[in-house]
Amino acid sequence: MLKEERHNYILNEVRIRNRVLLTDISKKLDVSEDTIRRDLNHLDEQGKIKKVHGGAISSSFHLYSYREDQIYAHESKSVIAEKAIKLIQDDSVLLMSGGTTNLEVARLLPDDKRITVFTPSLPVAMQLLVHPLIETIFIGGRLSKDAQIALGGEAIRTLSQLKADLCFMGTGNLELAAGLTEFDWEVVQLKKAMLDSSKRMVVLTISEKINSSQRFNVCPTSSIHTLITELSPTSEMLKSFVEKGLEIL
Amino acid sequence: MLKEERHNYILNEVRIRNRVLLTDISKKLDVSEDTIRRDLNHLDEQGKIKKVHGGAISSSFHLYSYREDQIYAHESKSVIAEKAIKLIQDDSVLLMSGGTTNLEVARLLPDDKRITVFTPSLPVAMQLLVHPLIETIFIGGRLSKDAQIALGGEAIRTLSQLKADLCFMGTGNLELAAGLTEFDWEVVQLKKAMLDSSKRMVVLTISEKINSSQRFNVCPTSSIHTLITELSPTSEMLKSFVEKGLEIL
DNA sequence: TAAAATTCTGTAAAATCGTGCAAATACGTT
DNA sequence: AACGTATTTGCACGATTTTACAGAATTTTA
Repeated sequence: MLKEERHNYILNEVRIRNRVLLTDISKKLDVSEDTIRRDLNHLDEQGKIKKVHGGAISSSFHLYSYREDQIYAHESKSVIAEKAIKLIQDDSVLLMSGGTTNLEVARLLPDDKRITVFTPSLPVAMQLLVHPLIETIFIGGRLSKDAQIALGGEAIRTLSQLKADLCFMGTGNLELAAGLTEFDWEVVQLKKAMLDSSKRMVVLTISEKINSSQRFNVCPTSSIHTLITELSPTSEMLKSFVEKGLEIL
Repeated sequence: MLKEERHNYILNEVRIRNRVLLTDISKKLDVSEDTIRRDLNHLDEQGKIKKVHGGAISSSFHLYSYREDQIYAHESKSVIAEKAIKLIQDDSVLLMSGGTTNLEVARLLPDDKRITVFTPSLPVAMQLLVHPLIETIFIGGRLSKDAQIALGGEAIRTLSQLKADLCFMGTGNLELAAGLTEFDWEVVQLKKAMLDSSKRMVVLTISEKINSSQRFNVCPTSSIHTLITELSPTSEMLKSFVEKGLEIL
């Protein structure tokens, strides 16, 4: 394994998780801890990461900050991402929202898939650029500091010109009766536009976010074609959604 | 086996796998490691790949990456960024291109400045989000893997609706007679549009990039209002630009 | 404060690199 | 065909880089 590969791997991990443990990387990449330590120090000198005792953390931004309870969630998101990726056909047009689950999708996309992806999410776009065959189009607009996505009229106008084959919608709030909801009014507008701009709406969410709702409504449950969670489709929790006619993966 | 065949094979491997090992190619193509080494060095000089110890990786990975010769350059870029930031007035609208110098500007911007910034650069936008009072608007479009900026008609259309107070244009190529030039045709189009969308054009470049030119022309030297380098305005090297009527900082 | 984990420093082995050189090959000219 | 020139390739050898290991020093944790 090349040194630069390790560096890329580490930077990627830091970008996604906002932290890495030295021992974890050492085990994962099967090289000595000394080597990883040298790597981390090297990347720190370049200002790419911040070396701390026992590992490293992101040096710049803190949206996807680390919390104990999110470590477990990350595993689930990988499972969801794997399922989602299977839906993508070659030469199709994909629309991806923001959020950590979609970021995981972007990270895990195979390098030999040739697709076009539209996204208003800065981290997702950044991640997509890594893949050689993927054409990435950023949906511009005023950037939200919190979500690191483009919002507002400009973004919605761009979306109105588009009809994607597939839309991967990451969300924190899905409930049977209320449907898809959001806290932020502007995000609601954007997500509505995304819904209108795609033939098939796929919602990606971890099970713990199901059955919670926010104050503004994006769309009813019936507007969603497919729901992907880390659970098995036969899970008790998802029963009511199956009855509503949703495809569960 | 022809040299060109090897080169094509290597480029393809890098494109698909994002990396190659020198020993692997040597064995696979049944030529000596020295020959492959020469091939890799050659392709690196052309900027097609990035040669590293033990093999090579995709060059697009490493736009904003560390190189021996860029360590010194980074100091200069900080100096340039500091000078540029002094030009920014509160409540003004700024347009920033991509490149490492602008990234440095974005990094060093004071947190108490309240401005609006338009940019087509992913890394610059990412960095701007860190500052609480800065409103960032991303100029969307098809993303270039190399430069990590939005290009194409969509980006240019957005720019046409805009008139910024100030434009910070990072460049690698400035020459007295040829003016501002670029290697990539699409980048030229974008930079032309940026020029048209701003009242004052400020070019940021380190002195070592002055007096080099590429094949396509963005604008003549006379279209540039201000030039910022790490050198003193009285420097011998900049004399001819002063005579052309440029403000030097 | 003591134990555990992590870091730092030096070292040695292995892998990789750069350079000079000579043989082989291709190319153009007479 | 014969010749001179340029390019390409493989090999040798010293220099450099990378890596793992060991032991002392430091930081963290309980």
